[in-house]
Amino acid sequence: MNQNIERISRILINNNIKPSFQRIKILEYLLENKKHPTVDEIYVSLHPEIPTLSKTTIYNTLNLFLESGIVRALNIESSESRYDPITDQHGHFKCDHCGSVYDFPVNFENIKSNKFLEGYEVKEKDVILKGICKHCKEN
Amino acid sequence: MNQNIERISRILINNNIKPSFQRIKILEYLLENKKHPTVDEIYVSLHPEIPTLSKTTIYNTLNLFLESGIVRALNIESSESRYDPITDQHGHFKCDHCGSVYDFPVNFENIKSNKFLEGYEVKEKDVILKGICKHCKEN
DNA sequence: AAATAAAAATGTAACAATTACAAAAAAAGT
DNA sequence: ACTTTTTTTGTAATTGTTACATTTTTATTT
Ligand SMILES: [Mn+2]
Ligand SMILES: [Mn+2]
Ligand SMILES: [Zn+2]
Ligand SMILES: [Zn+2]
Repeated sequence: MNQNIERISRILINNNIKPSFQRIKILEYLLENKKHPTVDEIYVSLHPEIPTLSKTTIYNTLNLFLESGIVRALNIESSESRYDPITDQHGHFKCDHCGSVYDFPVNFENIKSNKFLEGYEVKEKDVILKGICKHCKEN
Repeated sequence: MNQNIERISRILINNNIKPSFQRIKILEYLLENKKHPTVDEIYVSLHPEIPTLSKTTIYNTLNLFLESGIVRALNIESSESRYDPITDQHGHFKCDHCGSVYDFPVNFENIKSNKFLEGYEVKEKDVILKGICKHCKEN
């Protein structure tokens, strides 16, 4: 566990972010449960352990993480953002039934090598699918 | 112009939506300027011509259109939804500089035929790119 | 170690997109 | 013409997010 905190601290330091207790805990939460949580989900999960934690701190911290590129924001639903510590290219499947957000690999070359996109500078890519997940279909 | 209203009325009637003045105008706006507007952009554009128009009506109408599937909602930014009367599969490119949202064709077969998605029922698909558009790059 | 300065966390208020709800207006049916 | 139903409207409530001032923590200097 202490090893884990060491590892997470190093990620922050490498990105010029001072490894405060809250920042470590928030990044740890993202990395341990790769569930693409919302701010509220992070808050509800960490609050029992850190009763003084403020939602503003979560917002501040995530925005800080976004700027240095150690997390990605996902706009799957219009209502609220989700956060993903895996920044390598991949797609997302959101289950309408259980609410889970699954990762899946995507070959972006097919998408980028498109006549219509010649001359366009692509910085961000997102593939979002919605439907019913395998697990929910089996019940 | 009258022809146009006839055509739009028929779309609504075919989807069991009574073609009121407001509904016709909102759908007409979506179909004429294929700019993936936000609710506010629709409101600002139509308000001069229809001073009594209420934003609530625009929300009600778009939700009605969504239910019958004659428009699609896009969650490109987290802050607000955009609306698209073209429901055939295609991708979207949002320019960070000028704010335009461009359509481009996407081959979804590559994405769907994915081992990781076997057993998953896909109902909605979205491909969203962000960056700088050709037009802005040339300036 | 005490004092000072800088950075981070917190709580509250402000904001903005969206929905809920009730009243007014318009349309349809009798 | 009267009644009922549908649609539109305005206002208030809700909710995710940001702004801002204050408090707390951490780092630096004396
Ligand atoms: Mn992911
Ligand atoms: Mn489109
Ligand atoms: Zn599911
Ligand atoms: Zn542009």
